[in-house]
Amino acid sequence: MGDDGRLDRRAAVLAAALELFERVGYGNVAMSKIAASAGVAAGTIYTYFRSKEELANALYRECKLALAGELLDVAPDDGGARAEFGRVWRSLVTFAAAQPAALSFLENHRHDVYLDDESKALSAAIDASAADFVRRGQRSGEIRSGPPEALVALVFGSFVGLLRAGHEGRLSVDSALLTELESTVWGLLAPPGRPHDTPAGGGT
Amino acid sequence: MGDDGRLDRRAAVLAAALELFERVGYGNVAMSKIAASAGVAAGTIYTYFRSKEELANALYRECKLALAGELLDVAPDDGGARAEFGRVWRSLVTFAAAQPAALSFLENHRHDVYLDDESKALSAAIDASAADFVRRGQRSGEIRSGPPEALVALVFGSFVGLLRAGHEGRLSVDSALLTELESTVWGLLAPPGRPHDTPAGGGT
DNA sequence: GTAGCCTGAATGAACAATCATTCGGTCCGT
DNA sequence: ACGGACCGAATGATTGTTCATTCAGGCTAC
Repeated sequence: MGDDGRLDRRAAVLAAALELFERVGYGNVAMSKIAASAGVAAGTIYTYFRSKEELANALYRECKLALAGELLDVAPDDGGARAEFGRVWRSLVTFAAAQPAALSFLENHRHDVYLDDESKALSAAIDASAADFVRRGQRSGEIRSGPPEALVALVFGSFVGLLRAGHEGRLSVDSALLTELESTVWGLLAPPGRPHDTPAGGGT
Repeated sequence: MGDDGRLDRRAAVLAAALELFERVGYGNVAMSKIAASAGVAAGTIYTYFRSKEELANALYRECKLALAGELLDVAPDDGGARAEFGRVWRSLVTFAAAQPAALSFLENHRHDVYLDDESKALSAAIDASAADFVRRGQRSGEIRSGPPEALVALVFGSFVGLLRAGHEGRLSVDSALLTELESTVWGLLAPPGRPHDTPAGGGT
């Protein structure tokens, strides 16, 4: 039986590392456990990654890029900030359903210990584009005033808060609930003092 | 002076553990580092804590109780949900300014690895009382409908998101900014479709 | 076709460093 | 002079990483 699978050993290691890092955190995971979970020998990991630190950085960037890729699928500018926010939120919900471990790894852990400059730069670039979305909306009057980074933190923070509540069993979180809450969270961005309603774009 | 020096060695260990756990995480902190940072010998820690795990649990509960104590200072029911939310939010801001490490330790790390049943029960009790606040507001029509735990997660998540943004240097977060954003976050709880304004209590 | 070589991925025992924890001994308040 | 707080070197387990070795399969020479 011809076994396909040339260099997806690297992918197996990354997948095992994601599962373990997400569950118990970088510092509590031994390389030998990652190797065992990936079905390879301990030394094999070092064929693909120079060190545990580099493995963690590769994983971090892979997850960040996957999330960023999902978000960049939204058409840049179309029907205004309200509609664009709707698409962004839907992307988040989709990603949370498709790759929950990646999101939880990114948002439920502190990465300072191992993050290198390249990873930090990637993270900063993504944050900057999120802040830019808010700035555009502010210029057109569709988004309230205030530090764009603060508004981004509010919105993304509430999304992560929902996921964490689901993760810790405090709340049953599914795509339906998240979709329902979209307009509630939009209230964080909408200019105050006037009612805001459903997004422009209809259903699929 | 009287009997100081007795059990504030325990406090010194807890303080050192908080600082280190918060900065790099449980798994990346050696007991010897905690001891050195607290100014005691390695073995001394075991006079006060049976193990590293128990030390972490004691610290976790201390932080949770400090936060809960701050929040319980708000008078239970006075001028309605809007005013009570204002006091809760102010408590959060106060606590974040007074004990930033405690809040960061609680909210920026995954504690599953070491949390025991008592710690989990304490956490659940605090969450339940937060959900109850929302339920009361829903009954009186001052808070929008929806799963109370979800609304709590949205509000607390956005608060934590702000702190994290400040912590990671994406944003300069001070008490003034947090206070400014109070009414924005209240928008997550206020019933939709009508404008909501400033809290009852005046002041500066 | 096939024997023989060659490359480099894969292995897992071995290694030094570090870990959490222990314990015999010192010190001090009473 | 007694008991417990305190120390810090000792202990054995575990850590991240290395390296001599194995082995599969593609290449060349004939």
